[in-house]
Amino acid sequence: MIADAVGITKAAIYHQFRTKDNIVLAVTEHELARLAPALQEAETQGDEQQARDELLVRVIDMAVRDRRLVRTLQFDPVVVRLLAEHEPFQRFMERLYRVLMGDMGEDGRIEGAMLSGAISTAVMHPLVGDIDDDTLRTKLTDMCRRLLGLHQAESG
Amino acid sequence: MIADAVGITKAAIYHQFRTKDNIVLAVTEHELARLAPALQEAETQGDEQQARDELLVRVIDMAVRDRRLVRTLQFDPVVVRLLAEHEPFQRFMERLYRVLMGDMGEDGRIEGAMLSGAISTAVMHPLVGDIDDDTLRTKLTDMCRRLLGLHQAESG
Amino acid sequence: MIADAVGITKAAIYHQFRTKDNIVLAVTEHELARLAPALQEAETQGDEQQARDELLVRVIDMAVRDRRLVRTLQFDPVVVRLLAEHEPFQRFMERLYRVLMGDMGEDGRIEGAMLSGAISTAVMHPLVGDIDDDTLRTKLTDMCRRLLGLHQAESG
Amino acid sequence: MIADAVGITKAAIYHQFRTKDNIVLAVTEHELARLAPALQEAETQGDEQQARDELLVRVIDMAVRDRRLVRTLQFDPVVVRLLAEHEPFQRFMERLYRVLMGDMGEDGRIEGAMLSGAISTAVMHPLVGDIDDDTLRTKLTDMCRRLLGLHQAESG
DNA sequence: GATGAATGAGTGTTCATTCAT
DNA sequence: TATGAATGAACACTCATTCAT
Repeated sequence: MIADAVGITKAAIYHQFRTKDNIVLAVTEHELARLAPALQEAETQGDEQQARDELLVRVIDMAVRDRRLVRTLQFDPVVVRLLAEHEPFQRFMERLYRVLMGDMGEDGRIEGAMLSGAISTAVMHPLVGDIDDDTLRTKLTDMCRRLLGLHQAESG
Repeated sequence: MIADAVGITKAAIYHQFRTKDNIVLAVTEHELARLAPALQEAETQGDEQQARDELLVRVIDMAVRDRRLVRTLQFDPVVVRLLAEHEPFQRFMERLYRVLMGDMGEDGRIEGAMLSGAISTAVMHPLVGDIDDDTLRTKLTDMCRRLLGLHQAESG
Repeated sequence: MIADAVGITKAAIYHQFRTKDNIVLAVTEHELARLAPALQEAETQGDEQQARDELLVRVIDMAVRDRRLVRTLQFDPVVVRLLAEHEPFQRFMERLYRVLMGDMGEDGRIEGAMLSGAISTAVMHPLVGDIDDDTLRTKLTDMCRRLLGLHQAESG
Repeated sequence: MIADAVGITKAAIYHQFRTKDNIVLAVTEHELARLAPALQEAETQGDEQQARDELLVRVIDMAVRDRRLVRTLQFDPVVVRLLAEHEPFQRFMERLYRVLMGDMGEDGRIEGAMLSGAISTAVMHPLVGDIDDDTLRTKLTDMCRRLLGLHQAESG
């Protein structure tokens, strides 16, 4: 499917990536890299509230922009299993959750799962397909702030 | 896999259900039927707050109890696509969302998607696998109430 | 290739055998079963010389009759590796060698390898392809007897 | 695999050898060339017994030293088929067999095949992998002499 | 003389589905 | 009602080979 979609042969893909897993990991890493600076800043900053909110905005922005990618990353069972076993990815997600959730102890895992589930399901839901990006982004940000107790922050 | 799990031949299943899609739809309908009474009551009742909360509790209860089913229904891409194209299922979900969200207009779809995504992702998340049902149920209910603005309700 | 040769679909083969390995093992077991009675008799018998010789004759007979099978079993690298890791097969071959070699200690392994190599290479060699079965059988038996020091035996 | 082992690109190899077959033939010819002088000497010499034995020793020596090469040449089905169709190789092998077997007529082909099969199978057999070169060489030489009726010869 | 990118044809395997019995 | 056998289409992956640079 990937080969057909890209319009080249399967073998050509296997010339670039040794495994299908490698393709998935490469794409994932490439995407997460875009989130890394904001995460690092949020981790090192004192004024937590605002850094968390900025990170949240960026996460939502990415999810809305690349709806299809999010769908695959969060919903393709093969991909999900692969990422679940890929340590670097897991470490990154834990860092992300810890900042977003404000270090809530072990229950943070539940909240983290809910948050990412809420966002990714929303952007890929068929009923949401025709909603424009701005509306979706605004709505999502509002809801997530509510979920995280980030009421006071103002978005740009 | 289905045939093996049930202890019957594949061909026997195809005798009952003409398609794999039919199996999925049958199971889904059977599950949703358990939610139907609570939904109907909530729709016809005046005291909305409490009815919404009761429905929410019931939804979460079902999701926690049948984690595996939820995973399949929400995460198998084939199943997801199938249900997205099955009108009766979509109508039911819209009714459900409308009640839970309190008739929020077209944005209700976003919130509905977020809510169901949050719940289903949480119950199936690998990091959440070892949390016991009661803790999970409580936590989920709290979070969802926050999301829905149902702060004052008390669960039975 | 197998499917094409048999004239059915690949999937039909996979309905009968869960793995390609299973096909190989099934064929191998079926062939070796034909050797089992002679081997058992030779193991339990007192007059070793004659029993060994009878077993040898039978082995050669099988190799000559099923030249193509022998080629695959001894020369297809995948098959060779598979059988090398299949304990029952290894046990059977060790029993076979022990009887044929007359329990020669650890050097028996070398002689065993040489014997089976000599037989299987001879029957499948391109230069030997057009030699008729009887001539080949006689010649092979003579040579193997020489190799094993079974000079006195007379073949039927 | 070849390219990796040599530390060069596949394309570079295809620049030197137009086909994989050409590589195989080149390697084979290069190896057999090492046997050519001894063969020629044996062919032209009067004292056949000793020349035959010396040739045998040389063949065994080569087989033991380059076990891996022998394995490939005799056991890779593609290579086997290729060599079987390559006239120069066949002519060389026939010359070799004729000397070793002492010009036994057309049956010499059978013995030749047996001999080469015995040697090559022995050196590459998994059970023989851990036997040291000297022991293996001695044992093999003994057995082959027996097979060829070269009892009286002494090796250098 | 060497390289990276690409390809066609295959291989082992799974899956949803059909059909004769 | 149920079964065993079969199938087409896909998928992850390999291999010998080609070609523009």
